[in-house]
Amino acid sequence: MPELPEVEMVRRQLTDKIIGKQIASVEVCDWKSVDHNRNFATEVAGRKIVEIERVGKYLFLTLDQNNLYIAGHLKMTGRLIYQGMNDPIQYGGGHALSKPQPEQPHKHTRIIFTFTDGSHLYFNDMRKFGYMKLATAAEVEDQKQALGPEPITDLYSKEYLDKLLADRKTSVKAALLKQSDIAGLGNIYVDEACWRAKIRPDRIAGNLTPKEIKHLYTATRTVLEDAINFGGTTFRDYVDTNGEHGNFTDELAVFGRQGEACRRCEAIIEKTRVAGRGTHFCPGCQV
DNA sequence: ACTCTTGTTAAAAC
DNA sequence: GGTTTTAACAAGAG
Repeated sequence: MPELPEVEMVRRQLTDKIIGKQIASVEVCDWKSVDHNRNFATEVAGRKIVEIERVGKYLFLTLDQNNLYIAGHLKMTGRLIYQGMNDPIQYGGGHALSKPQPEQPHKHTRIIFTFTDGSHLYFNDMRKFGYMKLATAAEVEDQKQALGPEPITDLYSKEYLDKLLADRKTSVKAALLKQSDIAGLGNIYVDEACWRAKIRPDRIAGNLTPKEIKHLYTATRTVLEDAINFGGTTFRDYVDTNGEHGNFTDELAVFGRQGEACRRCEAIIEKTRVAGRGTHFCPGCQV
């Protein structure tokens, strides 16, 4: 599940690999992965990649032609795999969490970008929820505006979180997952942030004390920063543009650790359902 | 065969 | 009428 840290890794790597490169051709293998109302392949062919931005979990690729962008989202199983001209890489090999993948492209490849230098960028997505769509500057701006501040920026403050949670009758988990209020947290990092803040994810948001909100503010920020520094989390599907797994997986305190001992208080981690999502917490030290 | 998995959104319920 | 919850989407794992 790519969340902010994983998408940020992809953004950084793609920036190094494809900025300035010209797209020679595009093969759309599945119409659902692009905007079927526009001719994606025709409009993108011949363009150069000027800039790659990330807001929340969205990627925005600026093309050299005026007013043309690619807005992308990996959703749950989307992957962007880069293959240089002389890269006979065994993608994802050697790690228990990421099965060795066959040569690119394969049966989950939805879009193939071929650059003029002979390198390729593959958009692979098993479940076909993710997409790469054409967008105008106005459409990109609208999408950005629809997202709340990211916890890793200065726009996100303790006061902002305070206002956000005040009088809310929904769970802390649901509140933190709402991208229009806070952009970038997903199922993994919400659970991890709640553990760090010692708050149960099913607590009513409006009932948190000022001290708890302060801790939650710090936790949401640091968990994303730490995850970025570890290269993101590979829990099931995420790999970076080289097909490599993220190293934050070993740092997870609760996500996927149900039945195991809490690293802080030794209680057994539980898994329940909150806000319609699988939710992990420690019954010993989260209140 | 049946349940579970998740990011986002639109519809339904409150 | 603003807020909150649920269903739908897809396809595979167990």
